[in-house]
Amino acid sequence: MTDPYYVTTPIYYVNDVPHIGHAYTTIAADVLARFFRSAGRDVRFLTGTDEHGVKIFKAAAEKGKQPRELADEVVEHFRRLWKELEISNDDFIRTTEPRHEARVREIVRRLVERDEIYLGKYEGWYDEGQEEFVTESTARANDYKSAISGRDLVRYSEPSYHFRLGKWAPKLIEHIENNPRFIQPDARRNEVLSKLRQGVEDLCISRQKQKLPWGVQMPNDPDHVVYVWVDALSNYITALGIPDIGDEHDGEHAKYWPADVQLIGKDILWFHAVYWPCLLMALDLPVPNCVFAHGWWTSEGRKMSKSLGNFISREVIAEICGDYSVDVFRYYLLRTVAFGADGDFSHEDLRQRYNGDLANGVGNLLARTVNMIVSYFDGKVPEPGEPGVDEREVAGAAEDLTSSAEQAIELCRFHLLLDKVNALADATNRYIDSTQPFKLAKDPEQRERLGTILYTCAEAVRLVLVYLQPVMPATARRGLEQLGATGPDRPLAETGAWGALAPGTPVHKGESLFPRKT
RNA sequence: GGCGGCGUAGCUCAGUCGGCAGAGCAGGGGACUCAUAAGCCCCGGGUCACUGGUUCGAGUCCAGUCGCCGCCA
Repeated sequence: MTDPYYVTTPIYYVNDVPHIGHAYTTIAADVLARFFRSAGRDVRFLTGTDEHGVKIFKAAAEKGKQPRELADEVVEHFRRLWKELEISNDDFIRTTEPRHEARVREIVRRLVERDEIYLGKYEGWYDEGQEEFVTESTARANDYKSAISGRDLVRYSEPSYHFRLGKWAPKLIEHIENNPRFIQPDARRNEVLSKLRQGVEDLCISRQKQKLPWGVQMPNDPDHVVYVWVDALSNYITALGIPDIGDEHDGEHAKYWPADVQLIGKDILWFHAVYWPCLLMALDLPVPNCVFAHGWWTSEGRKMSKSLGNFISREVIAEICGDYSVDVFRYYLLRTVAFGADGDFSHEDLRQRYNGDLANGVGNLLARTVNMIVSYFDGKVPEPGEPGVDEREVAGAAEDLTSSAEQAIELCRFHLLLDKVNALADATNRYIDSTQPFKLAKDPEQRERLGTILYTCAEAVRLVLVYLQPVMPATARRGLEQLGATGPDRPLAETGAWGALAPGTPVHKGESLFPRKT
């Protein structure tokens, strides 16, 4: 009935503990999910964890644990962080879950059946000390020696299954050319296209079980285990109950596929922009509408590193959220840098952003508006008269926001939306200074005019808060409560339009939304 | 080495079809007071990296140079 909307984050590898990069992707996805929910779309938002692989197996062994045990522990760090950051995911998939593993086997089975997979030979570099495969580019970068032990890498060859990636490449190129939105931003799209045009080889999708003991066994060959690509990438559909395998999840959420947008970091673009769509084409499934690769964060001007002490871990995020709030952290990440570009996180920049945009801008506007309505209209939103020229600038800023918000979000232009939100708050602050309601209040003859002005202010702040809501859910709600504008959930088509605030609505002063930081 | 992108005010960046260089922040000054000493108003000659070209006119188009970055080899 309603229009489905499906957004995904990558599944995060449990070898790593969560940091700002994970938080960034997931917050962005959450904002998309919240926005489109409020717009009345039927939203599904998926995140999860990638739990197979040699690294996990070894890390667990070192700690004397079973891989699954280790994963169970690490996954909690992610779950807890998502909870702390107000992430509203509808599902959380782990690659070690039966619903996923069984579907991975089915996917492989289908690929074999369609002759999309054949037994070939894997050749590559292997680090014997680390018991890890090393890609050609990494090997070259390290002069064909182990990055850890310095020992020579060994040339390794073993039978393995290959996916006919090359066969699908021309079709993919065509698709990318015809669908500019498929890979975003454009610079990334160009990179993928030019690399594709240089030609691609088939993709090795299995490893021998003895080398990769922790993974999904190939259904057609007990000596082989599914390598990361098919295992991890397929989570986006297995979580929806695709394909059918005869369990209770079959087709459960199949209506959400294809995904509207799949958010990823730029480091995993190639896999998502090439391997994944080709696998889908081979399975005769539609490819996602958009794969959006965002940038990376540096911290205090330098690459994040634990030794430099600028690493933004889950603990540091918790500190920042404690100093400000979760919502402010979310706001900062999305406001400071255009989604897709790299950004730098700095405490000083955060403080300035906070004071400038939020405390002095939105927060102060709400405070002065509510205060005047309380003082001059007994705390009830006044009836507006006919708007005049003074109202034009505010109305224009509001129109600009309401008319472009959905498209900005659709294209993941979070900073643009926030920019327009701030522009409306700024226009309204200027409006108060130019119309001087606090002076008109002294003149009983100006009662109607005063009402128009304060209604205009209240309505403008309300819109500011409504459009801030997907990014700052809890804070926006507190602000809306002060305006008496909470009520039962109504679609954005109503709440997001000028005039939804009913005259007579009681307002009340509350705590500062954003107390100024010194 | 190949392909692509970028280089604009102290900082971060906008500049669509070529038509008198912009915003935010920071900094300086001012008038006010509803408000979180917040808000508002005023103050920006910056070789638009460099060189050459096309054009009546180039930040914008073309060629080259330098620097930075990305992808690939």
